[in-house]
Amino acid sequence: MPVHNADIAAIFEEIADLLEIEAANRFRILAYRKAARILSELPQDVRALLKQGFDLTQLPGIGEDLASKIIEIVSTGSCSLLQRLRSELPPAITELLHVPGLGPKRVKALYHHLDVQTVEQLHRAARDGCIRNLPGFGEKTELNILKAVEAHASQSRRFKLATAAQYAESLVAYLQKSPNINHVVVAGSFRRMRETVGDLDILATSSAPDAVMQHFTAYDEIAEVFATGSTRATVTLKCGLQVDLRVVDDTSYGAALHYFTGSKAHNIAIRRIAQKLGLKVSEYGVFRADKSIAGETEESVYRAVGLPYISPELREDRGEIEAARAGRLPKLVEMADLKGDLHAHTKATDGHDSLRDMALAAQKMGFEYLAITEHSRRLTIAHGLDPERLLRQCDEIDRLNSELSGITLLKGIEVDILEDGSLDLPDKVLGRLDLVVGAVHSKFDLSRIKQTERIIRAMEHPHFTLLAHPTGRLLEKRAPYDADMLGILRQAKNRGCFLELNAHPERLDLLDTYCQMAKEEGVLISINSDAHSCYEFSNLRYGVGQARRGWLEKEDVLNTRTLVELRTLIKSTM
DNA sequence: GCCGTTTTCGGCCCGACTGTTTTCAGTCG
Repeated sequence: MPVHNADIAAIFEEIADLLEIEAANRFRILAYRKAARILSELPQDVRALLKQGFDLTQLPGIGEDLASKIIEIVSTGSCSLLQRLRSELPPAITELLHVPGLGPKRVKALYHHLDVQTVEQLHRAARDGCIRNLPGFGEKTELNILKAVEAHASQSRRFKLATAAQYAESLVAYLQKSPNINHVVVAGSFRRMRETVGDLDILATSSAPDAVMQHFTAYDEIAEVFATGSTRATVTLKCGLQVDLRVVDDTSYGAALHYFTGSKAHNIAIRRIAQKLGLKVSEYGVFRADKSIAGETEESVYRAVGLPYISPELREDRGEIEAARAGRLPKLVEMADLKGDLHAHTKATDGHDSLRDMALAAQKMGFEYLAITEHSRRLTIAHGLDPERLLRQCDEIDRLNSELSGITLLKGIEVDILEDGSLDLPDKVLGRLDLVVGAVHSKFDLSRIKQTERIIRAMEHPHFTLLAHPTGRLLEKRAPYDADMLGILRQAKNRGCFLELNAHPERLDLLDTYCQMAKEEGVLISINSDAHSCYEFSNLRYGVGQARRGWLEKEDVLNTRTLVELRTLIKSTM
């Protein structure tokens, strides 16, 4: 069985869960969790690294012991520590830890006193009133467990960033109506532009926090209020999204924003640095003894611990603190840097708008150019273009370009990469185009080797320019296909072609960690909308967010180039 | 279990809310 990074991470998470129930040293548990996070975020495949003789203890949070466990898992598919823990505790018990409100202590008590091992048994015990009499439990706790179990299935999902944005914008608009609120901002993973968010973390400043809480909990989209205090409240919206509101004084705004933006790992790293400097960082400020020395702005918090400002998208404890310390922080790409878009469709295939409307909408975005890249004939469901229709569209674009001023349409195609790596249209037709965007739309389940060979072969084609949505994943719907991204990037480098970061909220593909890898390999990334209508160019902001999470700067992005520069870069691939 | 411009041993981030307690444990972010 091939072992992926995610499999190793899952084993370490399960070990951590079981160790928690066993009440093991909490730092030992943290070590397993940190290792799980590092592995799941690692863009390179651990198996491949081991084959190259890479020393795993070079990775942060991985020491001798965990390195040997990783080797054990890669070679045997399992881990003897996990086997032992599983033999001591019932297998499904870690599932109980994921019920909100249940932690290791309560899970352990439920198991020992009531022999509760599964969520179903927990549900029954709560319904039958067996839990209220356990030491440390009571009627309210029992009721909360019952509610949590019943809501568990429907609430555990994450929301796509763009979906969460809709709920966030309405809620922020509502909060801003309160005369007691000074600032209000969405923090958390939303502010870090993560592709999906589990909840919304909203920060407000006010000198009358109780009034703010009252206003907040009266929001008519709220399904249930879980907790309200004078500074913090937790609710669920009717759509199932959890919202945490935190209210602090204006003087703590920066510190609270930093704290509430996270990530948790980044915050911990910052607090450790502060600790070494004899300081204490909390959501209220930076303190020396009891004296506040910073906190009104995020910049002041970073300054107090001797660091420059770090953008939210970088705050994942993936090397940003070291980079900040060394003065090597990237100057991240911004929406305003984009000069065009290299992936869009019209109503000629599965889009909604005409060539002219798309061109005008792109111009409104401030773009110099827009590439029209319809699907090719193989994608019949999208009315893909055959050579004849494509050539007709080329003529139409030529005509339109002679009429338009300030925006240039580029002639392109999103051509299917067939199973054997050949392209879905004849060379002669592809040669007529300004650029050829290649994409995989079928046979997602090829082996890693075959899938990689297929894409690498497609890139060998003399007209190939850009690989669209390079992993094929659809958020919460379809896993990425298995392919060797490093191999693909090196081929792109050799051939002088490019990879896309598809900004569609369901794709956000290339992933952030692969963007970083592309940057290291010197491959330019094109942030494209894949727009099927005039309105979808605004999705580019999510693509830019993802690019920023991937440390990309203006120079690392293909479509920050002017049309003249772009033509030169593209031509060199043909 | 990891890690070292305080350390190869002894540390390891900080605070809010709830419910069951009579001063705090458990959980969460």
